[in-house]
Amino acid sequence: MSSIKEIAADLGVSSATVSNALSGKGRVSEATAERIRIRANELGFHPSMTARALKTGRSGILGLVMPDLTNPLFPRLAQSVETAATKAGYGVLIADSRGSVEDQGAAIQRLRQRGVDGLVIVPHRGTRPLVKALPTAVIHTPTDPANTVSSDHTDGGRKAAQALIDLGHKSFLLIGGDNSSQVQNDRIRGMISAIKDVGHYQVFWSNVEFPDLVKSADAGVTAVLTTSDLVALRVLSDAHQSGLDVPGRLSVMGFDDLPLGMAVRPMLSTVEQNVTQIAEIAISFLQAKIESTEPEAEGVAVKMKLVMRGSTAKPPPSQQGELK
Amino acid sequence: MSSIKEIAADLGVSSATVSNALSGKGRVSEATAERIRIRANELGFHPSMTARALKTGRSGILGLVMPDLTNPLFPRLAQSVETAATKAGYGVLIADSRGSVEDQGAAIQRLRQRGVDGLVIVPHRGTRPLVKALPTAVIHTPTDPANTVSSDHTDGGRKAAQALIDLGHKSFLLIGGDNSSQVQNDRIRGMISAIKDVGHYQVFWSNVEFPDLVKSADAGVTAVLTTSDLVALRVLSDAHQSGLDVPGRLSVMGFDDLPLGMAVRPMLSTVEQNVTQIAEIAISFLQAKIESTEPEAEGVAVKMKLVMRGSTAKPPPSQQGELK
DNA sequence: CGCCCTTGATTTATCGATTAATCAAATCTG
DNA sequence: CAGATTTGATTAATCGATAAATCAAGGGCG
Repeated sequence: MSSIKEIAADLGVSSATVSNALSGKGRVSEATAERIRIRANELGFHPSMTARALKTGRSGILGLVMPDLTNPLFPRLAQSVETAATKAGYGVLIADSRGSVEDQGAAIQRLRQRGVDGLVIVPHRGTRPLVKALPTAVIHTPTDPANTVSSDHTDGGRKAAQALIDLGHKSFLLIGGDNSSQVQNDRIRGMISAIKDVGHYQVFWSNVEFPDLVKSADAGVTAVLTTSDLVALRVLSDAHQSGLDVPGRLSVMGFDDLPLGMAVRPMLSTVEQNVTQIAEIAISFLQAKIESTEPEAEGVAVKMKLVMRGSTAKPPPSQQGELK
Repeated sequence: MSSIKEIAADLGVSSATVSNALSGKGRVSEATAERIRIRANELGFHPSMTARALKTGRSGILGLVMPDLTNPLFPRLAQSVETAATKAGYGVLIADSRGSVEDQGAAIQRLRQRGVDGLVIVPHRGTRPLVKALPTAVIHTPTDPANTVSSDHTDGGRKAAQALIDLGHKSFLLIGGDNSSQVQNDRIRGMISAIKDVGHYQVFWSNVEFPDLVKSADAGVTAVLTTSDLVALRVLSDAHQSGLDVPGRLSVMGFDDLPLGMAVRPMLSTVEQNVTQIAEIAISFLQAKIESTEPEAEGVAVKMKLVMRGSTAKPPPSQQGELK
């Protein structure tokens, strides 16, 4: 690896001049600056991040902490965060907290010891990781006071429900994946807010009890709203096995737009998160925090987008307008 | 942050002694070593990785390069790599190559500039990224000469096929997801090797043409083998829509054991990769390369494991033994 | 013409840890 | 007991870049 010294020696100038020329700081004549730039190029010179980090106290690295890297959203978030970070000149170090709360603390600790300049955290269910003296962007849900930026899950739930209401549905089954998840609770809350005045609904949590679709359908339910594509897939399967046509007899709505939604038939209608935008906001927030101390607006809620595909349709004529 | 100097000053010794005491190198009396350790603990001291990196030339960081972070296997691989790396004392920096070959080079370049000590690469389809002067572990497939460690995809394909042969199936439909993928080609090859002497098969690639299941079933096919759970899900859906019972009329086998396999009904039989083991081998390989120059055995093939669930069963009696 | 200011570049200290070289005191040896 | 060795610790250099302080030379001005 070539160093700043090497260039300096080659050109008979001091290393400080090289540093100045390359960084644009200090005073260097355009002529020598150009000579230095050319030589640096020839040598394929790249400054040692390590040396710079030691001197400036900035590593140029951000940490990404997720409760569980196998979270279905992780791939997209990691990709978006990495892309946004790269654009901003940062690298991304990952840390898995293996699902446990203690490990979340350990993961943060590890990243901190590696000298990251900031943290992007998707908090572990029900925890509020406090990280002192380190810029941190929390991606969770607007109802979490610690939230920095996230999708507006409540609004997403409302949109999903409204879309089906607009199609003419009046009786709904809402199925959450995990009742301990604040995100999923917000989604359900959003759905309810849209339905409560115009229709009937019942809530199930699949980690507690999975509903009997036939019974529900017999009771008049024409649409199933879920908090995850994975749950929606299960609903689709159960419906098929029970002989309930989707979307003919039952409309099914997913959440998160996972790849499986395009593989299943009918393709899943779902609600998509703008992960790219969330990542960009998180990174620029961190960047502001790192580079100045100027306060930043907190609690950005990014709108979610409805993706209508084949699993939702108008309710069957026989059921239209029928309640309970 | 407390430094080695601070401890030294506190205890009236030199910083070199502190360094020696903490690292166990050099000569330090047990008495002072203990005093130093205690004080270090009190101060919550952690050596600056950056300073150490600058002096030793080792960053303690590995880079993880994947062609596309949205690859369904990425979450598990990232998690396993992170876990194994952490155990070995390394951090993991991620780099997405956004699906393009040029970006793969750029991603590697970025990591190198950040001073990573080694690279774990899942190569972009059809490329052989050459990384000079940097320990690199390639995770691909045993038929790739550049492969360091990976699942034995051919053997996995063979196992999947054999399981169905053992159940009594004789006529197969093999569906790959992408014919440009060497991994998927190996899986198909493995399936064929098991089938060719005892049964009949036909190959389709879903990026080219998705087969008509009814036509196949009419022609005697009783089992569908795929190279991915995503493709298997599509098959399951098509079968349902065509009124072909799974597994009664048609057995369906997936690959990779994605989360969706447990959500769909019937649950997907599939072939599981031992990602944990692959990651551990990759990391220990890198560690050996980094810490010594001693050559290491290359091309480890990790066996895959069959996971039989509800989507596979004996062929229907009417079809047993029937060919074509 | 002498003084001040600007310009272009150099010196030097520093970030925090590691490590080779060195040194003083204690211990061993024949 | 003198000389050699061991032990425990210190000095000092270094990794590569940055940045404050310094300095020499040239230009402008009254």
